[in-house]
Amino acid sequence: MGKKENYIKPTESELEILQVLWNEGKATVRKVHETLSDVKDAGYTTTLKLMQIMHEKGLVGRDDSGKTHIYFPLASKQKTQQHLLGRMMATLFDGSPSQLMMQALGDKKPSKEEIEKIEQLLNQFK
Amino acid sequence: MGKKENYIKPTESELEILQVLWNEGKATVRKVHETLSDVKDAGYTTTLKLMQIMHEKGLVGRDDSGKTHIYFPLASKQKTQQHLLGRMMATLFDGSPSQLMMQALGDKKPSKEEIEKIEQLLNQFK
DNA sequence: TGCAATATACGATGAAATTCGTAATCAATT
DNA sequence: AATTGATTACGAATTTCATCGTATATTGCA
Repeated sequence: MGKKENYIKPTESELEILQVLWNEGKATVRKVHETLSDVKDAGYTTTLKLMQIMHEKGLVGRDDSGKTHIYFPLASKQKTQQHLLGRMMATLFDGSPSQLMMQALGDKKPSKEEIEKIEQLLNQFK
Repeated sequence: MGKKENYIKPTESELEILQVLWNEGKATVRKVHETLSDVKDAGYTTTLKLMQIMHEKGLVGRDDSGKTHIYFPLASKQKTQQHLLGRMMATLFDGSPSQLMMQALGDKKPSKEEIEKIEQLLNQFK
């Protein structure tokens, strides 16, 4: 049996859109577009097209009973994080969480809360 | 003054090649290609072309004094890790190292050594 | 009803990434 | 020197992504 690989990897732009949907829960194209327009400079129909493609791919669902379609994420934030980070850890960090952590913390000092949370996390593994 | 952005983001395929070069230090196209062929299925000239492009971009250097060119990484592993992980942490993990760590450790239990290394790392921040 | 505003659908374009076929070059050995 | 084998160079085809213009449809309201 070969590995089943039915995970659909979102592109950069698709990730930006998923961000918004994860935050909002659900949103119209216009809402997504306006939220994104703070940080990105693309036409309305560009965002529309992307979301339509994401719908075809199964990354998002939509309620198109009304005139204005309402989109919501199908790809879960957790699963997406896991896949992308997992892949990066494998290819770029030799599969080693500590190497990953080293770079994640990097030069910037993490907050006291962050440190505590990570320690709690570590304690679960003992 | 705007930010200087002279970082060149390697593509997926380019990262695979950089992996090999980081491991080997330096290597011929054939060596890279054969190492990669375990995990990837592309023709020799494909790898060659990619490495030539990487050379143009400045991602790798090469010694072409002999007939067979010898390539070596110019992009440092550390810097590359930092850039790519930093971007991912910002866009996908709300900039939070602990969220990142949560997924990195995920369901699979890290080894005792890994845990200790991370703890040491944390201690440096206190 | 018909006009204005707002949506979606569709197709086309352009750029970047990936792939590979073929030609040209070089080296070693007969 | 001529053949063989391995290499690089070059160009082109293909795919994927991102972008947007235009057409079409729907809604609300004058």
